[in-house]
Amino acid sequence: MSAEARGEPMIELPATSWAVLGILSFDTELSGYDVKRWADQSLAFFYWAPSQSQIYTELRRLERLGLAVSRVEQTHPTKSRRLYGITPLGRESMQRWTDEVPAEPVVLKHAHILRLWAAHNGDLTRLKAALLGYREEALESARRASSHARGAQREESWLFSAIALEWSERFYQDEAARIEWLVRRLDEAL
Amino acid sequence: MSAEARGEPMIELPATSWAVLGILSFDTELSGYDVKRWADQSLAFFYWAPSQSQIYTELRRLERLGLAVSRVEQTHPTKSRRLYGITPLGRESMQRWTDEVPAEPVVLKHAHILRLWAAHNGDLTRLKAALLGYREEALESARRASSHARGAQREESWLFSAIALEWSERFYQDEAARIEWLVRRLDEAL
DNA sequence: GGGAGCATGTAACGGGTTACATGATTGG
DNA sequence: CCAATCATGTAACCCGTTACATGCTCCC
Repeated sequence: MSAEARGEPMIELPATSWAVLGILSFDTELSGYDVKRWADQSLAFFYWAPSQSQIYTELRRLERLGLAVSRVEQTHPTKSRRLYGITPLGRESMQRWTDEVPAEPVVLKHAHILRLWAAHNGDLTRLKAALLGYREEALESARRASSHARGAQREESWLFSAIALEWSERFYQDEAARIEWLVRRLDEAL
Repeated sequence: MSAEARGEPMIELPATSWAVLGILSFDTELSGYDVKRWADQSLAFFYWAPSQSQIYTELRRLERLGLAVSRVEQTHPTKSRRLYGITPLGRESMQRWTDEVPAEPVVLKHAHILRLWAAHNGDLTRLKAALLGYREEALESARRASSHARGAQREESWLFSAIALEWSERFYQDEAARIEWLVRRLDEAL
């Protein structure tokens, strides 16, 4: 009988904690520093670019709740690092979270569209230049997502991670295409 | 000579304050309650769904800084409301913000893709059902954005607001299309 | 009479950031 | 030797949310 069926209460945590635990669920033991790097190369494309200090805070919380354990590895006579791994409870909770907890609302904060929306207060030429700059950034993100997706494809256990990155590649390509549409739309409106 | 050319320092505020001031920059005097409604029908699609309490806080701050002024309107013998309007300083600052302050990074927190990314911990059938539900929500958002865009097109001064809403319509349509792609991709991967 | 909408506000909380601080190792 | 990278942590801050509180008017 599953924990859900047994009616056990769900551990309540913000989605970002689950995101960090999710990184640990890919089986390898990781230091806080490692987690930050993984997050920047996957999570950041579709969810979150966590700050370094936040990661260490989350890891300590996960350990306090028994969802992760840590041990200290002596990398050098004078230097060590703390490695975190997921526990069985952590794995079970992670599964329950993905299955049972309805997805939080999608958050989009698009500072460029915000400026467009208020464009009657400003200079259209500058706005268009900024939009085209953003288009380049988006294309660059698409390329980076694509390259990380190819990397993830090599490991079987990273299948869904790879698909999420493929989704991200498409997201940023679509984002660039919408900017192109937008610039044309602005030209035709004036 | 412009304030920028005069080298005057830019008033520093979080983007959300400018968003609220932006609502006031469409010329009409608005109550906090009104601002909330406008925000839900435009800002919310591409930037922010502010909480009611936050709006009142922002309005008081904008007035304290001289970017907005308020007056009390007696709507009934026993009832009144406070109407806020933008000041010349507010208008000038708004323009400087749109022109001079580089756009903040775009924030995307996609809880559905987060769950997909960690899907090796859970039940694919449930995930797909949730994705299809989200697809419906996205299409509904697209329809709402479209309808608000048509509304905005009627007023000449809302041109950019209307274009931002057209962008939003496309964003949510693309979002739905990406979900369709994603579900096919998941089927083919298994 | 009662519920929906109008209208405003306070208090507690917490999530997450920036800035600061420290120090070791590695490679050019 | 110096810069980049590895590695971890604390403290201050604030943005924004939720929850709570209040009371009116309009309409069925």
